[in-house]
Amino acid sequence: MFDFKIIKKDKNSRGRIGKVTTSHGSFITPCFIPVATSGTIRALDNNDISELGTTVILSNTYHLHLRPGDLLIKKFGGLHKFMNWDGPIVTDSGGFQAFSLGFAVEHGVGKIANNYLDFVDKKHINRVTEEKFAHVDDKGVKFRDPVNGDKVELTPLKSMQIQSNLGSDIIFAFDECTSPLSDKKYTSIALERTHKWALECLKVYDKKQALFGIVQGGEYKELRIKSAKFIGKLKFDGFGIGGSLGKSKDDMHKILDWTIPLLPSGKPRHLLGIGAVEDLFEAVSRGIDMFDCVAPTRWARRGHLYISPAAGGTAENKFRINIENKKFEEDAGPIDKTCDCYACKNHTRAYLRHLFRSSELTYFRLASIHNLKFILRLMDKIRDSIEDGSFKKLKKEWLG
RNA sequence: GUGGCCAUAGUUUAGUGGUAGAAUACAGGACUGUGGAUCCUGUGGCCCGAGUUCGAUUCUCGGUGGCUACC
Repeated sequence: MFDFKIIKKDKNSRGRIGKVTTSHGSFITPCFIPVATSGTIRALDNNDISELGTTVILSNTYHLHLRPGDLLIKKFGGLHKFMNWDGPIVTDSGGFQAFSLGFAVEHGVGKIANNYLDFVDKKHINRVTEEKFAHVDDKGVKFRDPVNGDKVELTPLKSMQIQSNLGSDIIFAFDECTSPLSDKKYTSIALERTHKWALECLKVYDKKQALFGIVQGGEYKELRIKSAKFIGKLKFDGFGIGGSLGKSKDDMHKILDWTIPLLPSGKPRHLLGIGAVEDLFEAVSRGIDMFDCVAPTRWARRGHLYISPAAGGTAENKFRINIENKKFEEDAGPIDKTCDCYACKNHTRAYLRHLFRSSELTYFRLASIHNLKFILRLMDKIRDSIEDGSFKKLKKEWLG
């Protein structure tokens, strides 16, 4: 089963509060969905996850298909039982890996080209790579397992089958994610392919699951509008906005402004792979209901820990500190004095810096707990502020 | 005690008769549908003394320190 109800709309923006209900429970939107690629939020166990107040998680079709195999997971009664998580699960389709393991690896670029450009131009754009990790054609994507070199092929049908075997509550259509460096011509070809695949997915998906379509089109207005109109009129349960989000945050905001008004207002919208603090505010105000992002957990592992404005966080320093910095060597305070997470209640910045520099496993858990709690608490605040009409004020407090 | 080998960045090491690269460590930075991966920038060095030479980190001798072999 699947249901989405809008509970309240913000007066000053397209932001809204909603409730998503699945057969494994419900969650309130806008919400942040922690990424549990291989059936676990890295470094955390289910106990940690529950204590953080996580309501829904996202796992990955491509990775689980490779290891341990979706058929094995099916034998265990699906991913919920395999990992012993009883709440809602979203799975990505594997389409993104055509980009993240293909073009992105070859050219060293991310979803938003941004600061990469100088670096890309000089070092990577002309680099000849003999080993392609992913190759796309009209049928699907051929991958090379980066670990053991095995060839793997994903198609719309296969992605739907794998996600059915996993038994997730919300699944995504198989799509092709293009690069910020792709030109309009190629992005257009990829777009047609994504649209064709969307129709195939709708035909063959497991109707016990909720299927979300994905809007593509890169940074090109004409293509984004075309895609939003096409995907938006299909019988999907919700919609993802994916792909290259341009060369700057401004580009990303424009893309949201072009596409969201063209999607059915009564269905949830998921902004794929985005989750920096300022992005959450900007996207919610433009009508996004769901986010998933590796940023909180990956950045935690890299030493970047979130701090609020009260602790010195700003858009300029990305609301974070780098715990590796020498200036925290003797810092006896918590990561963020306003945070009530386990790490902040029990440990100092100096201790966490020590654990990080010593590559201690405990660091990864404490840091991941902090960053996830921080983001989940921020989403709580955002929802509360829409509820009581103070979202605009909250956004100004944080972004200035 | 005697012989042999060696001495270059905090550490492990390339290399050169015209004052030197790397790895790692250190100081920072990047990272948005997960590799604890990766990438970028910066700081930092020729054991001491004498000799040969226009010029020595390099060649010679001595000192000091280390490794090793033999009695």
